Amino acid sequence: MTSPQNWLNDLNPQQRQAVTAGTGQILVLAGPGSGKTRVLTQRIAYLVGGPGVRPYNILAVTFTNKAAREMETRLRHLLDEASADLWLGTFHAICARILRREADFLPFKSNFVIMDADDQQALVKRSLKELKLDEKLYRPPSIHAAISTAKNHLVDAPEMTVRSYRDEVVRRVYEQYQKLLRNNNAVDFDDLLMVAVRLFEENPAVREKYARRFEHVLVDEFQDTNLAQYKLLQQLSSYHNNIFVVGDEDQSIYRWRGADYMNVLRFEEEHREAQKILLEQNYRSTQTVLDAARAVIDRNPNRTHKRLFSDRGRGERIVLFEAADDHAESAYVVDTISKLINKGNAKGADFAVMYRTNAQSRLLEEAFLRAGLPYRLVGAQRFYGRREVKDLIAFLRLVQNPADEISLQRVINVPPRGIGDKTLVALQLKARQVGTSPGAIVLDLGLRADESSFWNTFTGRGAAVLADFGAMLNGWGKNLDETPLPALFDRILTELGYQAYIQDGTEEGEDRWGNVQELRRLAYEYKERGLVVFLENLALVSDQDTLPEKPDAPTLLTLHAAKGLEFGRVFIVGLDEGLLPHSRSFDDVEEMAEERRLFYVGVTRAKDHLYLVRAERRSTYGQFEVNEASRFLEDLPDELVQHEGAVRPWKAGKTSGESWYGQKQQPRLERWQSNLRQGAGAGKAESSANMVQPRYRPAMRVRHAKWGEGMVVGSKVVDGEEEVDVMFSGVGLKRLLASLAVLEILNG
DNA sequence: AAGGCCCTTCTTTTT
DNA sequence: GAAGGGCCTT
Repeated sequence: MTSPQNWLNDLNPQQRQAVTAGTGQILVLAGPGSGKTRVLTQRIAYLVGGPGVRPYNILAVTFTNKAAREMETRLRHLLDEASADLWLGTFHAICARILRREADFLPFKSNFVIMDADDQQALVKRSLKELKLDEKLYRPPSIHAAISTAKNHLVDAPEMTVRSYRDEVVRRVYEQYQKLLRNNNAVDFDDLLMVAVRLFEENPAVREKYARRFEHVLVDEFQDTNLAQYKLLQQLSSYHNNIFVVGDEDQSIYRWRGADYMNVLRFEEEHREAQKILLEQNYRSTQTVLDAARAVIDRNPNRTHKRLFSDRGRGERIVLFEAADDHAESAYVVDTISKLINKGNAKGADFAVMYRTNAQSRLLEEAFLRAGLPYRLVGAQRFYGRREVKDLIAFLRLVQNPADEISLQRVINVPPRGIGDKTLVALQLKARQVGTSPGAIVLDLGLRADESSFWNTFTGRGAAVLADFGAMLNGWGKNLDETPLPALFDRILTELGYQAYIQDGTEEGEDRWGNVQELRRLAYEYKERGLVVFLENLALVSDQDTLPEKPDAPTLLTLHAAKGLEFGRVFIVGLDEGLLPHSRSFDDVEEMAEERRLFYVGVTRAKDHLYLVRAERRSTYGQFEVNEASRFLEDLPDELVQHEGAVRPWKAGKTSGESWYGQKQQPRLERWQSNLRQGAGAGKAESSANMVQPRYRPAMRVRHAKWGEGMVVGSKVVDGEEEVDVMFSGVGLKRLLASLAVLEILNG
């Protein structure tokens, strides 16, 4: 172990103060690049090496697997094998661990599975179906979001406040959704946190067991905690009251997931005697980058002002490039990168390209491919989202937990074995009737074939095919504890004939088989730890954690994924109103403040050189739209910015309060809307005199030959064609092309 | 039962 | 511009 004294000397006074702070509550507000992770890990090393705290009595919580891994690596250097006893992990992983240990107190078994985002969606759909609610009216993503929000706020279905019929629907779906989860011996992401908090609330003895153990609790990215997480930390530190939290309000970007940076203020409020330490020295960026970042973030309220400084000097000015359209935007990025690489001024790994939405990566990828330049894409390509990967995970999940209906439904007919809708419905119905899971019926059929009491439930070949499937499943589940995971994996592949099914001679088939092998490699890494741990990690590891191994290539990633990283040269693309800030944030000041923080996070990733890029026009779903420059660009001090290839002289002749086109600025929202209006008709319609005028107006009554009478609810011209939305009584909403449909206008 | 075609919808961000 | 769902055909 390195002697503490040695590395303490390498810390600045504030860092040292944080690392060596005494017991009690400590709040470290750490600006970007201020050595936050270093402080956190060295604090742990200090606690062990100085006051002699046993690693066993320390809990360190992070938000992402990436952060947990990084801390783990650093700690291994500082503490060697002593670090093994330490509890270090993401909130979700730590909760899963607690719930498995304490399953006796809980309404599910310790081999529960964790439902991922897709599963959760499927469960919501199923709940809606069982309650006979219309998916069109109650969009599953939106219902799920409401349920998730409730859980993040520790609100159960019965405790929900119901102010509208919709609230009532959400409450009922929530109830059904929970029932399904429990029937499936499953939890979702949000349950992991909420159930843990409830467990501790209802069983003080259990809480105390953990609280006594954890003499010191340390938390990373504290600004991103939601209520459940805040509460959990309170509970876990309730015995020794030593809690050390590190965070930065300015980098809180997960509001939509329930995160509340006000927890930082709340922490101060609840712990008046807490020590507060500010880390303001930045070791990452040039002063130019920091000044720009500050100009952007200082416009947000409710924050501790920090004065970030760097001794790296002013550095290069920020480049602002305005492209004519989104293709030109991507081309500019790739051209600039390849020029710098070819000149020998930089290497691929120095670069990152950041964007607001995953959809923006497509054009960039195409541009990189065209230029023959390798790149690394974080997330989005979704290894774990691939069909073959999900299939095999579903089989493994079924082996662990035959009650998992979502997985059963997914693979019961994979590869096709003649089980269709009819058989499936009969199976589910029977399961409900006898109060068991469909999986249990399949297993019973597999075990006893025509001796099974379920044999006669199914017509035709149904029972036999299900029995075959059940027999396979039985075989896989036998002697599970003695079967090494890779062996189980191979057995499943063989008995399914999965390779032949996947490798169909096409290139895509090869690709898919490659993914299967990749998953097998991963399973091999878990051969010591076993199936349960493997599946848990699959559920809790995101695509964001899978960075393709392509050394020395530029990285493409969302601004969210960029948090915690740094790059020599950073491109932020899509700096347009509507994209960054995203249009969804226009009518909510808190959302808008978060967009600003997101931009701030992006800016502060840059060590040496920042490129801000936007496009006058871009195609957001198929159609071109004209966008205005992001409002955030206007906050950048002119002297920090150098314009390149502008479409028009940006901010030219700008005097205060006026924009570059020399008019008094309209309020933002109006500008956005008028943009939309102009954008929609721009191009063919605006320039030509014979612009198509809608014939139908809302509230008109019309008659259709097939659907009878209805009322026009909307009409718009798309590509010179009028599209009319008509609500027909008894039929519902229909969209018709005015030029084709025979619509009789009954009144105008 | 399965596969193909057309239509719709959508996009924020993720443990 | 993609992906999923519904509806059609075989």
